Amino acid sequence: MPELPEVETVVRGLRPKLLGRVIQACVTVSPLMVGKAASDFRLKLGGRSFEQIDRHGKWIFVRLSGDLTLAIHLGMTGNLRVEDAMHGIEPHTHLRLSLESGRQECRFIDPRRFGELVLATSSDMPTRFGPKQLGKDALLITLPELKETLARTKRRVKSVLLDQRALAGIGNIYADEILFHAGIYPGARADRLADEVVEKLARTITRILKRAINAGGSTIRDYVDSDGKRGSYQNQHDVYGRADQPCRRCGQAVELDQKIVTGRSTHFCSGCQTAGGPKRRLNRRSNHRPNGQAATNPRRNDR
DNA sequence: AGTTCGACCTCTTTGC
DNA sequence: TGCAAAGA
DNA sequence: GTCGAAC
Repeated sequence: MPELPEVETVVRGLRPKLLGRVIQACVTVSPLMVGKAASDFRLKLGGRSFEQIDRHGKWIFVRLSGDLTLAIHLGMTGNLRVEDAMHGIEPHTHLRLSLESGRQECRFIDPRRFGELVLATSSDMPTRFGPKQLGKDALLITLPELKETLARTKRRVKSVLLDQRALAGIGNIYADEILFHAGIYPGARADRLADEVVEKLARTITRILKRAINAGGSTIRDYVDSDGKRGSYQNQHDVYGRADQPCRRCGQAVELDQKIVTGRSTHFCSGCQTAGGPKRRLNRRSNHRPNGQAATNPRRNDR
């Protein structure tokens, strides 16, 4: 599940491998993946050079010479690599771009095919990736902008964090981790968060995402960067994937809930996270059970 | 306006 | 062990 | 992970 930190890690790995180099040809492109645009890929990619590689939210924008951008979304299982052309081709390789010498190629692999490959000219960009479709990048959004976005919706704060049109880059893992560190109950109404709580949230978004980038992202299952390396931020997760384990801050069992935001599993600590935001520096681990038996949590009702 | 649910895919894990 | 269903 | 239809 590549989210902003994983995508940023991929982009940083790709830059030194691709910038300045030339695409010899588009060797393979799967119509399963791009439909009728397959002919565009075959015809338009060859001969162009890599000028710039950017990221906005979970999207990667590969800027090529001659006003063409290859936009890539990794979906759930998408994966980009630059490897030796002799290297065996894995199943589900949907795009192969041979690089100048022909010794290496850039490959896009995506078993579930939830990813996206899009070719766009600068005039296509605003309609496909404009502010209407993609919110500010989560690492660049300002406090006033975040306040504004949260204030004008009655939605649950977690669903706003997940909304790529509100703010781009956060997915299920980082939404849960961020809300834990900000001390906010995921089901809290966005427009009811006090100013100081929103300020704390803004700082937390930045802090957690940066920490995760420094760790090379989180590898829960499949994710690997462009060098095939796994991330390590999963070792620093406090709630995601820690259901029933004691909260590292208060000792109470981390909860897993499917109702707060439907379709997404939500991990949180009801001892540390409230609809009103952080309580204060808590009585540390007061409820902690060192022997592992989970503290019972009084199931809280949303309000 | 906001939430729920199923769909889109394939591989892996789970459960009887 | 094996296969279907659930999960990611 | 993301979309759109239905409630």
